[in-house]
Amino acid sequence: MEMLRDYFREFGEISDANMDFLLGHIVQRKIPKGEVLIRPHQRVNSIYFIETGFLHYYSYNDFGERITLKVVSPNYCWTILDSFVNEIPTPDQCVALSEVRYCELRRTGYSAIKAQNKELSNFIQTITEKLLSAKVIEANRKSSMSIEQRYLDLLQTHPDMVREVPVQIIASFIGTSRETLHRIRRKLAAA
Amino acid sequence: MEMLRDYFREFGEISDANMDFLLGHIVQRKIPKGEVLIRPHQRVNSIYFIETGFLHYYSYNDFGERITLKVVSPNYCWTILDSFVNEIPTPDQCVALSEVRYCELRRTGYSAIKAQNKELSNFIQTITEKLLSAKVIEANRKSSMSIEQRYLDLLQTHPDMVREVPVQIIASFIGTSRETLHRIRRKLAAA
DNA sequence: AAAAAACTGTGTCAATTGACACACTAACAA
DNA sequence: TTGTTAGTGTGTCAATTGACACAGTTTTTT
Repeated sequence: MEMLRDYFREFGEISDANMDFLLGHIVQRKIPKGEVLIRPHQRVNSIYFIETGFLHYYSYNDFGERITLKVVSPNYCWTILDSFVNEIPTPDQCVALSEVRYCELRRTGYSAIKAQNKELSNFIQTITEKLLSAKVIEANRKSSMSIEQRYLDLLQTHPDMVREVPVQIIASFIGTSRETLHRIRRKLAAA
Repeated sequence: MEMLRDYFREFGEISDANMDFLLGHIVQRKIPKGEVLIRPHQRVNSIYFIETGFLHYYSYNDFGERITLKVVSPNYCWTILDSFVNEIPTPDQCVALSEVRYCELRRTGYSAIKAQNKELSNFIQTITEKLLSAKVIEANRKSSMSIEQRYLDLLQTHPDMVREVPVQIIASFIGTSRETLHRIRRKLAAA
């Protein structure tokens, strides 16, 4: 749970009592490789924080192609917010690409934390605001980078992911085919 | 200001007094076509709500190409959150593509609203959460659509934008060149 | 009213990409 | 251990794309 505590600390200071209250609503779990965390048409009732391993979050487009929406890596907080907040089913799915250790905060816990006191509700507001900001920056960066740049960026920021996750999935994640990603790799290896 | 009032109502109910308090911190403005709303390396101190007209929000990538990050259309709330929240300069810029009428909420007003009472701070939390959710959905949709699908989607959801905004900018927004967008248009016209 | 600037439409050509095919290797289950 | 499945690397070819060039139109400025 120390990893999650540090993750929270990055967003600001809160009292020890509040931090304990917060962490008190969270449980640690572990799932094996290949296990489905979210199946299609299911409602997502938790927020997840990944400690080790990788999750594959994907959906299918109108042509039936599988689209990787995110490869969730350690030290990252993830959920399908639309499903979580509005309590509606999601068409997407999420599978463990390796054994995954994670922390889970259920909806009831999330509500309790927000309602507990002012410091905690402000803390949640701060986190939500920062996540929104980060998401916008990420989307903008993605827009302005070529496929090759996105791959180089992944190599720098998540070398472990590039090593452990199948090329097909990495390729789909950065928005291209596995063959094109091979060409990029070959080119980079030659240089 | 009625348009903004309706926009807020979509996010939930608040008391008349709180709605008045909220709107009391907002001023209406108008800028002519071509006017720069945000210049590069400036700090963004407001949240904007567009009533009429279009804004062009863009940056430059490593190759010096201008990348359209967003064409902001009416009934939309926009800012550069990273700059607004963290009070840091933004490298991006924003220009009016036509005469634009908008509402402006400055940082001081935003803070005052969040601090006023529980209903308002919860209201802001709800809005932030929904915007985050919407942003994630938008990014995921974009990932799973082809250029042509994105154009068809724009035609459906923002026909006015497609009519009034230069093709170059629309093309850049959906992630292609103006020539390719022409080809798509020609193909669609033929069908 | 004339000149300049911005925007649009289109053709050509080289470069990039995706789709397919196939051989090879690694991981996993019976 | 062996068969099966999943994943990787590479070559070919057709289709798509971006870059460039240029003519025509609209908008803005002087």
